[in-house]
Amino acid sequence: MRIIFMGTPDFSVGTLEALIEAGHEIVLTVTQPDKPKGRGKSLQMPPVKEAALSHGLKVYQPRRVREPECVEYLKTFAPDLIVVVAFGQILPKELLEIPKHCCVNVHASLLPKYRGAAPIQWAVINGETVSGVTTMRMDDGIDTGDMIMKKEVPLAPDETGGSLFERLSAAGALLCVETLKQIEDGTAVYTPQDPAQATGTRMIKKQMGEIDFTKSSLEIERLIRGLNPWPSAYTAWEDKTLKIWKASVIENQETMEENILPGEAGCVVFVSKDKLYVQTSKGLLSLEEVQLEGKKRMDIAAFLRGNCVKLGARLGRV
RNA sequence: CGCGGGAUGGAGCAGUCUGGAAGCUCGUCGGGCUCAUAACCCGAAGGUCGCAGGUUCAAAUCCUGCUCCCGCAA
Repeated sequence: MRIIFMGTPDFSVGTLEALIEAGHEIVLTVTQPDKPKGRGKSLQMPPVKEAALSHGLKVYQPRRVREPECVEYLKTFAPDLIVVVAFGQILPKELLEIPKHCCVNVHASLLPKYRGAAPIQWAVINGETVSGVTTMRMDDGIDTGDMIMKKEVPLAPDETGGSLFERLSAAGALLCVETLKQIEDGTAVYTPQDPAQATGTRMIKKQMGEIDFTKSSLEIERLIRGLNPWPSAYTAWEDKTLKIWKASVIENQETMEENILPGEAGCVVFVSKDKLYVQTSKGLLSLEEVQLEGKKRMDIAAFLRGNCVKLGARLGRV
């Protein structure tokens, strides 16, 4: 089929390549404009653009797809289908009506749960045991279209935002190819979403990574996993940012040594040469992999060798 | 030219301002102690101090250029 592909981050690349593999004709790739990124603010192309160029595909980077001239431009390609995967802009109704069949979206959750911007991280943060990907026929709401296919993906106990991202990306690519097959031979079934079950997600902001030790160890540990590798959970130590890459919940306080001093939330209550426990509102949190501002990430034993952390020291901004 | 931190035996750090013997906490190896140990004691190996120039009697340290890593910001 003649397909216009719209997507931006790594998550979309797998689907793009799967479509090419499946023999579809990608007549145009639409992605967000290059943006200044990284140190030095050099202009960097989105992953989808890189992939598209390496496959010799035509790339289009409108500042806003809402603009009429953009819609007109897309029309000239007369696509059978538009496939949208994590594109990052809301498509206007006129654009949704361009393709012969419809616009298909691959969403990284089991709709109607986790509609919106950051379903992957939120699934981890909320401690879901199962998530997945859903393909749907887009309508003018945000992730409200009729569902076509779903694929469940169980979450591992140590699942991180990054690991789930990869697995859902791969699952989404396969599902998308199958979905197109169904659309092509007319066997696709369109199931409306049950609005009563719908939940949305807030966008992830960097500031959300600041650890609040007055929450429970369990919640904090999930936050750390959900925000790994981006934007990462962090706290402060001696006025410097300390990212926490990995931590675990210590539940059985009775099994611990007697030299654990109960402290306020955020206080270091136990330090040995390879362990560091922090008090939370419920239970303790064992920091296992950290990164101090300007330093590489390292396991807690390495961190403790070079930094003298005292019992009772307080983490977080005061 | 967006702002900033960093590169020192295998790991993490100090030392750099105020040039003048390579240090700390660990790890590794050998030995000892112990019923025993990831504990303790004794000893040993292991470093072109990121790279290249320069200043100096003398540079990890001062000057110049470069490479790599990272935090912020977007």
